[in-house]
Amino acid sequence: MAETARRTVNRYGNRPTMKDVAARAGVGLKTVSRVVNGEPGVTPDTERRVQEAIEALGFRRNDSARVLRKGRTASIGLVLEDLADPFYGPLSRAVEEVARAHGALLINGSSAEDPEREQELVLALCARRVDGLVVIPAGDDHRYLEPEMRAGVATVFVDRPAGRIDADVVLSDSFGGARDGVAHLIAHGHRRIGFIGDMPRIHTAAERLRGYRTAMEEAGIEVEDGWMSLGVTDPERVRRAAEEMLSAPTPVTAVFAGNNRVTVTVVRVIAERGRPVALVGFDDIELADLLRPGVTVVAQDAAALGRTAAERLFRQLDGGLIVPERIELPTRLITRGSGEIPPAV
Amino acid sequence: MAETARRTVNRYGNRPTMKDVAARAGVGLKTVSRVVNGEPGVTPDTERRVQEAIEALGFRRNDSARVLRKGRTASIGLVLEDLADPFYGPLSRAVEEVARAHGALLINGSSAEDPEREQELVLALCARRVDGLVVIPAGDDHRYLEPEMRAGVATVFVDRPAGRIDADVVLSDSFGGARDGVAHLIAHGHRRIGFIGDMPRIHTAAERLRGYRTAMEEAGIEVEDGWMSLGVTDPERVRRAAEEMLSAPTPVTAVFAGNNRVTVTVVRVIAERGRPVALVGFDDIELADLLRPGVTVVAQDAAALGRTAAERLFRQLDGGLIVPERIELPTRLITRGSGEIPPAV
DNA sequence: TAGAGCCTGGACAACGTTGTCAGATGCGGG
DNA sequence: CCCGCATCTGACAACGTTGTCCAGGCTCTA
Repeated sequence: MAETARRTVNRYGNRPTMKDVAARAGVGLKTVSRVVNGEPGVTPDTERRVQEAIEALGFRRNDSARVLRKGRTASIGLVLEDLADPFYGPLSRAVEEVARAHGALLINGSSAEDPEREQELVLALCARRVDGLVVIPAGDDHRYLEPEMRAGVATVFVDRPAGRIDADVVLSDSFGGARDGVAHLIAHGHRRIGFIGDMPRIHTAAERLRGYRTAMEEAGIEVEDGWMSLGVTDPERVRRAAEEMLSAPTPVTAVFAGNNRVTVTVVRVIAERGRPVALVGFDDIELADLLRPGVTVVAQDAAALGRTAAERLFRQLDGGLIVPERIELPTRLITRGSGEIPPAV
Repeated sequence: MAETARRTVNRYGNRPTMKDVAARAGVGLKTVSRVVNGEPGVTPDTERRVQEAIEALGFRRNDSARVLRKGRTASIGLVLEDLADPFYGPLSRAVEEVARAHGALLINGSSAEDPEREQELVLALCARRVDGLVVIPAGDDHRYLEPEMRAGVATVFVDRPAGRIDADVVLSDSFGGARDGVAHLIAHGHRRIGFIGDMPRIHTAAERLRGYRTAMEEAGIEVEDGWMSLGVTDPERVRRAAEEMLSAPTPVTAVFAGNNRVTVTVVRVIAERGRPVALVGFDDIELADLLRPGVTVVAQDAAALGRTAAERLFRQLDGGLIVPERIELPTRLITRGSGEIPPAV
């Protein structure tokens, strides 16, 4: 009796297995497998008996075992910086939709912009044998991924390119977008334009800085050191940087903000100071149109980034595509007012 | 020769297994396992040989097989409505952090507010044998989860309670928050107050409506039909609803918005009309403090919801907790201006 | 030096599924 | 009545790992 009880208890609580279903239905193990997977070659009567047994026992196939046998997990991993950042929510959702369309589940992880944590996450995902990876890299050396990619893990980088390996990557045109944004300010008469951005070791930050420099250079403006603030990322430091630029003896008359978080803080600072200062931000932000003035931004399409990357990933998995490619999506300048303010006299 | 080659190729590309490592290091299979898992009982010299073989072959343990053997997957599932919604980003991130602290990975899925899709997702996660589930329910009948929970899948519902089953749930105090918000408007002299919210079949929407009704009743105000708009969710319909309320012969002088998306649209409508209308919204929104007037909101702490739920989940997994509990987190009224506008004469 | 006890290493089964293959069954025709 | 064929079914191995258990070699003590 205790014997019987023990036999039905396994490590997953006491989930029935195909064996249990087979026993109850009075059929062989493989027949249950056939029914569960809708394979042909089962008489309606047998199928009914099996279905009843499944129902009665509450059987649910163990995909872990299935995965082990089949070799494909039907899951992909997404490693991004911070799921709480409004930029990554839509990106993640877009990846998920594509995965869903391919019958795959999405495992999500945040690297918190820490290269070590990125690697740890990626390798954990590889150990799970995800079929593919979409990575928004935090680090700049991804050689640790080479064995995995050789072993068949499809990999696409998004938002920033991979470091020191050759891999697919989907990017926004950070350089072009920043250049356009800064040129927009210049076209409205500004010459002393500040730039506040993230650490230049982050590819997008470096590219946007390059766009800023290029636009300035093209206009024949020499950039002064005090106009640029790099590597500031937390609101408090962004605030200080903005205030310094705006309070200098010859203050900047316009600011280009390198990403959504910077933009938000700069908007705050400007609002507090009362004096109008022109502003163009990289990344669109919600409600930007309702502020007075509306915030002019260089918008990138996060969902499109995610979708494009995921589609590319599944194309890798479906067979083709040996040559890694770099796909660049355009940005869009959205004028709403803040970028069209003329320089203070 | 072909024989040898074939032997090293398995279904995962050609990943080495512990067997391969063992062969190369000239030790037994189990010894490799011991090294990989840091188990005691291996001489330093043997360990070194094994490590070298692992390095040379690029071996990475197959967690699928491990999971099958051990019964725990060290992964939990999170089913929410839409990862792109700024409310769920921080929630998801909070769950992820807790999972990470417990060495677990997070599998994410969006139900798109579709009960069928929710069930499909949940069952897919159960088939993967996730150790636990955090669910923001879309449907109102979760009896399909009973066998899973009996089988030992830890389950916590968030934001809305489970339907027709007894399960842990972590909520914000929607009723109290809405009542406070509406009472705030009443305290500022309003009597004709509109309510725009989601479908009442969604628990939070129903509770917020109840809070609205209660506050009105407590103030002795009889609510007119035209003041309430339920089940509108897409921006276009919210817009129409708001405009109707504000253009009626005896228009409402204040609006209570039932969630973040409604609030945003109502802010737009009010801004376009020029006439000041009082507004209190449920859920905080970014930049709400920078609008003129600032948007007064009833804020809930999405991260706290996620964290609390995840911690509860792992406490379930760690053994204790048989009695399902309902945990309600308080909301916070943040006054910023829009809720303090007096009624138009 | 023999025996006890400890430490290291390896053979083997098991986890729950799927693929292979061969056996059983039923049916029609010669 | 038996043979051949098609259809359905089940036994068995394999996926890559971990848990159990035992063998062999070593040290230490009497």
